Amino acid sequence: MPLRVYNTLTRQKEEFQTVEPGKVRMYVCGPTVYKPSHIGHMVGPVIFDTVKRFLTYLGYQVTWVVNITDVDDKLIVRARELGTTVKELAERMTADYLDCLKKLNVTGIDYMPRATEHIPEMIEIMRGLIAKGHAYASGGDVYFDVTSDPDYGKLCNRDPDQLEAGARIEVSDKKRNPGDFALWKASRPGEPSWDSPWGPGRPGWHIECSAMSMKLLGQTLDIHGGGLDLQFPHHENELAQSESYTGQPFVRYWMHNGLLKMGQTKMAGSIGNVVNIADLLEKHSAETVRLLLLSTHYRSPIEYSDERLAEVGRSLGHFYRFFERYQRICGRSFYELAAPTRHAPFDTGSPPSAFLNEVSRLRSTFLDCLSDDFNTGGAIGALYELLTALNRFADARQLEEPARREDAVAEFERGVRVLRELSSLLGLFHQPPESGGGDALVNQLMQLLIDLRAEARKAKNYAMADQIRQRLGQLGIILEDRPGGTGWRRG
RNA sequence: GGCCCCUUCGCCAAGUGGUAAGGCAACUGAUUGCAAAUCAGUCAUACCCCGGUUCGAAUCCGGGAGGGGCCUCCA
Repeated sequence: MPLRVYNTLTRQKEEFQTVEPGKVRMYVCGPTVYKPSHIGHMVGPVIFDTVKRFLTYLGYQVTWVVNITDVDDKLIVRARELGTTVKELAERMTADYLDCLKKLNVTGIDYMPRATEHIPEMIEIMRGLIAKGHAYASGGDVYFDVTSDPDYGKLCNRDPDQLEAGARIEVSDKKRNPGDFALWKASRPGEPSWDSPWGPGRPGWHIECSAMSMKLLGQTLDIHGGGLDLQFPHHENELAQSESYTGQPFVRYWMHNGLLKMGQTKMAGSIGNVVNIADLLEKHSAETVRLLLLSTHYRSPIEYSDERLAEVGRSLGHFYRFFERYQRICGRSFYELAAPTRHAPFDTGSPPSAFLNEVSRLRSTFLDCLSDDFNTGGAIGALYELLTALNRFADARQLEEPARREDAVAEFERGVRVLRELSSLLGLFHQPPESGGGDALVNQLMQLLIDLRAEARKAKNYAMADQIRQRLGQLGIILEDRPGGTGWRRG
């Protein structure tokens, strides 16, 4: 099934065609680093990380850029509040952001350019825009003239004349039109500033993305992503200034992810209803968060709640228990299995077994879902079905019994490798969950209790055996009696 | 006021013209000394409402109701 991507510009799914065959240039708007990251900041990175994984799997060479906005009004205000410099604050919050990305297994970002390191490139673009009559200097500022671009508003269906009617636009007598936006802002005393042909100042919000994407990826991007809330004005303005400057199409596919909601309204720093990643990860694993973000289609909003996270955590438990089962059956850790990095047809063997046919079918379903505008929710459904099929096979062929057949184990192994392959595309299960077992002493003590209980059961002293299990239960430990002996886990 | 989008089982959620995936919860059975885990089965005659198009619609069109996003910084 060919890959299809929903394009905000055309409001429909389109077959994916890159500018240069085999290569994908992807740019996603990153954070303004003035506060610790909240979960909303992770929606885009997790989604586009998955997009990159899948594109790479399909054979594309993907270059992914996420910018860091390290100069801005909010940074200036916040640094002043904290009695520190913009630079120091930006560095600290960038480190926090990177840490969050790492925890959520977002590994695919190739470049993270800083706005402050690309001032000359921005100045170059502004010069060009002024020369072409698309921008003008005014009182130390530089503005983009929206009336100079007949296409202005095409991304969001905005008419510049109607913008005039909106009373919320900042009125400034430096602007020619109310919809004009600042490319460059003259700096006030005490603010970070850079020299420019128009005097000391700092960049406006939108120009950095044009400058950095152009520098690192060229004039036409294959994918430009970001939150739905960035469509206007940010992406509209980026689009206008970039195309006015280069005369080339700026982006082939605009992809916008839905926003995370707290109750009925979106989570946002400006509203103040944010949940920091650091706080969140004390209650729920990073993998739970990642799965939550991927379980809904990326264009839909996701409602954040503790209950929802707990629910996702419970469903993850099925996978974790299966991985332990796999370890028991095959004597190998699931996490150490190598996942194929490129797509290849699945060989069901000959004659194909019913089991491997089922595995193959589910693999196709999974891949078809991702090919249809990165439908991770549908793909995850197939992943659960695959899990059930694997457990069913292990049950039916009694793979945990000593008398099992080795050819059945080999067949099972092939099915498990598909689970490894597919879950890797979602960035799941790259390492064992944090709170699996215990330290060496705990393991020894648990073995002692399990042995004592086994003796009690052997002597048919079920009252004692059940008491041991029940009291462990009160400590949050669940015992599982299996064919090969008793195992335990934290509930 | 303008521009987008959404509404599917108790909850989450996939599905974009061919007769409703999956997860959580619940219930029943197999298994177990009893549990846990796993498996099996049950769980939406039905997709916000009303019209229309069609042999056929959750899926397309029109209208209505409810909810959300953007038009100001926001991932």
